[in-house]
Amino acid sequence: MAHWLYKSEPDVWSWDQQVARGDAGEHWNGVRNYLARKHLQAMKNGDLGFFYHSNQGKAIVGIVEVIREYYPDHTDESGRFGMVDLKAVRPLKHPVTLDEIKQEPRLSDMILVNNSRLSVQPVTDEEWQIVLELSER
DNA sequence: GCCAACGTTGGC
DNA sequence: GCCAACGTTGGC
Repeated sequence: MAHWLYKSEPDVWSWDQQVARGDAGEHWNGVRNYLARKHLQAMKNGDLGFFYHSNQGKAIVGIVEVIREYYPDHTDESGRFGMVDLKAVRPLKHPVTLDEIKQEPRLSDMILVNNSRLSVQPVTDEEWQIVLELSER
């Protein structure tokens, strides 16, 4: 199973709002970047991902699951971009902050550290496990 | 609020 | 098809 990381400004869409949708989930729209689109297209139902708060918080706060695979984003007038549906699975016991990730040498290759502007990112199995470890401290 | 980094657009 | 200009993102 592949792992992902989704960035959201909590002002626009927060973890609490995602949780409030329950098992019905919510579509992850608004992606207008081809690399991010490529990742969305690669997602499979059941794939898990981290939910990251950018700007405010700057931390991974929860885990989400893909519940609907790539389909057109009707808010995109150009018709070029699509989206997936995500539901909240569980919050992390402790949020893992960007600072903590930067201080962990084993996470120095995370895209979050090296290309902070990409809004949908793949996460390796190893990175996934390390972040989970950090969240259990 | 600033600004560096980066992706996209559009003129040539 | 190149590349300058521009807009956006997101950390600080």
